[in-house]
Amino acid sequence: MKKTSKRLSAADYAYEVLKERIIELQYQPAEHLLEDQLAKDLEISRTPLRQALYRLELEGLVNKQANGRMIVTPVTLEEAREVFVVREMMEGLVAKEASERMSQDDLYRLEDTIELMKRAVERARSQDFLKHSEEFHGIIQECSHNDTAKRFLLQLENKVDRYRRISGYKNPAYALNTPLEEHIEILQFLKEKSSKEVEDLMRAHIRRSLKTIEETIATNSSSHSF
Amino acid sequence: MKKTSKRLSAADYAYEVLKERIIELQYQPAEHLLEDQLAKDLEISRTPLRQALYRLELEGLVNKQANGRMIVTPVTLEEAREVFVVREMMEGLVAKEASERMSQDDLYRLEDTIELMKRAVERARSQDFLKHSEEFHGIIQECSHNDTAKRFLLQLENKVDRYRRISGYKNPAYALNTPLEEHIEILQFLKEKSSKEVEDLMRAHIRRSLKTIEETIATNSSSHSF
DNA sequence: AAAATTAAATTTGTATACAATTATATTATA
DNA sequence: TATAATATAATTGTATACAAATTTAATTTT
Repeated sequence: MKKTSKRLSAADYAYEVLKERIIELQYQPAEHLLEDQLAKDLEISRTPLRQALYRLELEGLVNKQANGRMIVTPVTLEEAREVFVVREMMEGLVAKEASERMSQDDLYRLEDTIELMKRAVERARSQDFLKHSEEFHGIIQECSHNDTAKRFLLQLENKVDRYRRISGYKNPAYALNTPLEEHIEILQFLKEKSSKEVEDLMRAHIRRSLKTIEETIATNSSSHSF
Repeated sequence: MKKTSKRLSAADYAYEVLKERIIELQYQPAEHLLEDQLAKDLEISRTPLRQALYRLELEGLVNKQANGRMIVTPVTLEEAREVFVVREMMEGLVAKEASERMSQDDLYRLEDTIELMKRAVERARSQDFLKHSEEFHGIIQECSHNDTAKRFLLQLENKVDRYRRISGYKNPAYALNTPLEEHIEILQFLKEKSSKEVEDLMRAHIRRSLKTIEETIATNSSSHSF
C-alpha cells in the first residue's frame, strides 16, 4: 500500500499490507499467521502488527482460534453465500437512499464510469471493468450518506474481493456484458428517481453476480478447498 | 484485573468493561478517553487497553480523531436513524432465514421468552422485558445460521442499547404492550413458516421501535446533545 | 497588549524484555 | 511398541521504557 501526503503509522501500514495479501491470496485460506514472522517480514515490531491483526479479525479476514493462534479465515461456499446475501440487502438499501438524494452532478459521475466500463468491455479488459464497476458502486454508496451502511459494505467488499480472486475473475473471457447492462439500467432509474425500482435492480444485480462467482468456482475449483 | 471461570485476557476484559460503560453512558458521548487514565483505572497496562480501544473503534463506539485522540462516538438522531434502518434490514433478513430453518425446539424456546415477557408487562418491569426481548431476537438470529449477519447485528445492538439508554427506556411507563404483541405475531408466522410475512413483520417491528425512541427523545432531550 | 516563538508537559506510537501459555520433542514406564 | 509423563521449544500476552507527536504554558518580539 502506498502512502499519501499523511504519514502512515506502522499499524496502519501493516493493516493495509496484510489485508491486501489476504485478499490477493498470497496468504492461503486457513494458513497460520505467526506474529514474529510477519513482524520481521514487515520490519516493524509485534506491537503495531498485533493491532493490525485484531482489526482484520473484527473484519472477518482472520480468525483467532481458541488456542490464540491466528489463521487466515477459510473460504467456503457457505460463507460466500452469506456475504452476498447480506451485501445484496445493503447495496439495495444504499441504492434506494442514494436515489432519493442524488444530485445531477453525481449522475454525471455515474455516466462517466459507465462510459469507461463500455470501453473496458470493448477491449475485454476485465481488470479495468472491475475498477470502474467499483467506482460506480462507490459513488452510489457515497450518495446514500449512510455511514453505517458504508462501513459494513466496506467490510463485505474485502471478502467479496477475495472470492472474486478465487473464482478467477482475471479470466478475459469473463462475461462483462451482463453487469454492464445492469449498471446502465440502474442508472436509468436513478435518473428517474424511482427508488423502489433502483433497489430491486441493484439487488438482482448482486444476486446475479453471486451466481457468476458460484459458476466460475464450480468449473474452476481445483486450487481452493471448497 | 479480575478473572472469571474461563480465563479472560486483559484486553478482553478491558473491551467488555469499556463497552458497557459507553453503552450505559458512564462515559459521555464526545468525551475524551485517555489511555493512561483508563489503564490505571482498570489496573492493566496500556498495551491490552489499546487493543480494546481499537476493537471498539471498529465497532463504531469510539472514534479516533485526526490527531490520534480517542473520543466516545457522539450520538445524533441522524446516526440513530441510520443504525435502525440498517438494523431493520438485517433483522428482517435473519428472521426470514430463521423461519426456513427453525426446529420445533427453537419455537418452544421462543414461546418461553414470550411467556416471560408477558409476566414482565404485567408487573411493568421494563428491564426484564428488555432482557427477554433480546433473548427472543437472539434466538432468531442464532437460527438464521448466518454468521455474517449475526456479526453485524451484534455491532448494531451495541449502538442501539446506547440509544435506548438515552431515550430513557428505564421509565416504567414505557409502553410494553405493542412490542409484546408484535413478538407474538412474529412467532405465529414463524410457526407457519411464512418467511415473507415473518420478514415484513420483523421489519415493521424494528421500524416502530425507532419511532418509540425518537418520541421519547423528543420529550426527553434535555440531557443529551441532539 | 497581541501575536509569534519557544519551551515544557502531556499523550500517543513503537520496540523490547519478560511472563504465561501452548505445542513439540524426549524420556520413562507398562 | 504404545502410552503417559516430563522437559524443551515456540508462540502469544503483558508491562515497561523510550521515541514521536501534540497540546499547553511560558517567553519573546513587535
